[in-house]
Amino acid sequence: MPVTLKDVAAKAGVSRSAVSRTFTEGASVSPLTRAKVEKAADELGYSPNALASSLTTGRTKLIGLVSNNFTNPLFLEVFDRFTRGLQDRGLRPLLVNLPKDETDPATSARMLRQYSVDGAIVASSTLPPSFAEAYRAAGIPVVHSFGRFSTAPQVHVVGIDNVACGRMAGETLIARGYRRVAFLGGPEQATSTQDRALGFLAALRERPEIEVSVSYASAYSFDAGRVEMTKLLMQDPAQAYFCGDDVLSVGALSAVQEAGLSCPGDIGIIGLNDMQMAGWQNINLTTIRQPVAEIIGASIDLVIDTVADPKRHPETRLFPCRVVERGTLRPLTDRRNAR
Amino acid sequence: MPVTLKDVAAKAGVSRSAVSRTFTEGASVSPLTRAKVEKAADELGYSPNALASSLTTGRTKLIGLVSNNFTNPLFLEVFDRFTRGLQDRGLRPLLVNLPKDETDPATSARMLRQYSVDGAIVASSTLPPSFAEAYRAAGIPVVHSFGRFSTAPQVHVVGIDNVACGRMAGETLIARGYRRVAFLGGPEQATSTQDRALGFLAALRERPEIEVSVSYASAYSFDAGRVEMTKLLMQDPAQAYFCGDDVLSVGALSAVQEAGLSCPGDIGIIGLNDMQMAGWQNINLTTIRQPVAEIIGASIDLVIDTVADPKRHPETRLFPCRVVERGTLRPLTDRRNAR
DNA sequence: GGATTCTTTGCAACCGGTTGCAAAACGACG
DNA sequence: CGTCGTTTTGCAACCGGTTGCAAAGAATCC
Repeated sequence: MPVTLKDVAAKAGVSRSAVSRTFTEGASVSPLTRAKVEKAADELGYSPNALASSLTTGRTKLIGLVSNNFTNPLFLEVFDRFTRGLQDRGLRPLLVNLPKDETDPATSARMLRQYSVDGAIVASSTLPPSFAEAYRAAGIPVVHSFGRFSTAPQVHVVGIDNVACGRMAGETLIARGYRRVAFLGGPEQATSTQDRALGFLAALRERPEIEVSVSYASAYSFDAGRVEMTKLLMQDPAQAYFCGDDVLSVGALSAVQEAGLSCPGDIGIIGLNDMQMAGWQNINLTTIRQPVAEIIGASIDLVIDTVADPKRHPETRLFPCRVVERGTLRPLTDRRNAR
Repeated sequence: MPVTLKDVAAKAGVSRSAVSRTFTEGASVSPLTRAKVEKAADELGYSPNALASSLTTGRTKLIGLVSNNFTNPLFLEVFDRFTRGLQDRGLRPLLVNLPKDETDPATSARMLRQYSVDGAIVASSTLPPSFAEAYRAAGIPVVHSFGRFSTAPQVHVVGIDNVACGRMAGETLIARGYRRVAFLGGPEQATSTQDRALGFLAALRERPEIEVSVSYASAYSFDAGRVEMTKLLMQDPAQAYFCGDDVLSVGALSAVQEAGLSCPGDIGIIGLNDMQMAGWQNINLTTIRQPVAEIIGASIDLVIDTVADPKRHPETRLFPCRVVERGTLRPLTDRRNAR
């Protein structure tokens, strides 16, 4: 049923090599042979088997796209851009959905090797650097997107500076005159949470008169944010919260509204990510925007370069974030509560 | 660098066939040879090249997952479940992100053939049946998930009965005593929109005293819903709207709130899908739930069966939907406006 | 027209596996 | 111990391509 090189060669009356060469860029074929081959191929509906050719060329044009963030709305955009970006460059994404509890890279690395992916992209803000490093050790060119910055990187990392983002959030709250602020983080063991907390606290350390507290939600999810904020509201809530990410923020926002309080009137909230829904006017979340498109573009470029030169020195590319002003933080000009 | 069958054979002191057989289910190998091979393989860190073996076995365990709905929040859940489900059954999803304007199946079909996928799943509520049919004609076992029901199916379809859903929406609005209702559809050419409109109007036809109108948003998106509803509000809005899907609904909801109106007080809204965000308490959208998990489970089962028996007669599996009662429709017991 | 160079072509080996087949090894039995 | 049936094993061909090499053919030059 499937038509092969041999069939085309027979029909065109040429050797198999001739057919192969017609379909490989820059090979030497005379216009005449090429025409004969193309005609035969057309009539037979032939297209070369990419997998078979990968055997000899050593390239499958398959890129493993590995993530454990399949429930975070931001990742809808992430997957859209990754798949589109890879396709545009002639590559195919082989998706790996990592179970939340699977922190051992061995199984997925073996799988990627079995399918001879040319390279892999680990798209996760929660996996530790060691994960991608294991891929590299297994001989897979890899880029960790949305990963953690490291001063001695073993692996390519593309993302944002979470510490700087935390600091930015802190400064934003300070600038708006909040006197009692808090960090509502994601899971404590997530690297992104740790870094964001670090930066946030660092910013606040410069203003000792401002009261600051920290708590953690059990996951980067709406429910976790809502539960945690509900708990906080029953105690002695801060005036403004920097939430670990946008879904968490919306959960917290919902809890505030359910408690009959208003946002930003009673409590301010700033998130991080700028997922699609943050811009919905009936959510209208003030947040810090991650430049997703740039991160993904750079990740793809980097993985391609690394496939070409596997010994390439590990590189870290961090993109700047910026505050997206919406409606869950008291405006900057409002100085009523400023000291 | 990569370790092959031959290396293991050499190290274990056996033939290449022996190694191959050790790694193929149900082949005849003595316990002794198996032990020797496994030891050697372990020490070398060998794992068989799935692509090379696919050449002779004719199976890649690759399943093409094709979609053009990468921006619909429901599909975050869809991709999560598909990838997980395929992986659990030992299959690998090869993702194809179809540009919105690419309605010609030829390019993607060729691509899937080049990678010798065992089968494909077209996950889209907007593509016409002809799309998946073209895959089948190209010799690719295919299932159309979230596709359109047809009385003479050329291809496997798994999804919901959109006409029935439209009717269900109509009946729900009638039961709550709305006297002027409307359908706010997605793009008019999307099969799902057409069917939902059909069912909705059919339900209303039985109640000629109820006024009904129809309009279409330019896309299944928040903005499109918001824009369209804003327009409607400036004219002479209905009492309740059945929106083409949930994102559209939230857009419409937002427009209602921005106009200073309340929902369900002034205007009722019912959506379709029950995406994650519909359940967020600060959205709290009444909607019709699509049983996504069942649809995806059935799709995977069906594609596997079809790979095993390509001549299998095309089958349609539709799953029932149900109304999820939340806060954007006047409650059932409220009969103030009933006739 | 012949020598020289460049291009095009087919042969055959190879990529990393699988598998039909026949020979070898094994075990059971009389 | 010889015979027979059953595993187990290796050989070699094959899956669908690519590619180095040498021979054939075309083009160029004198």
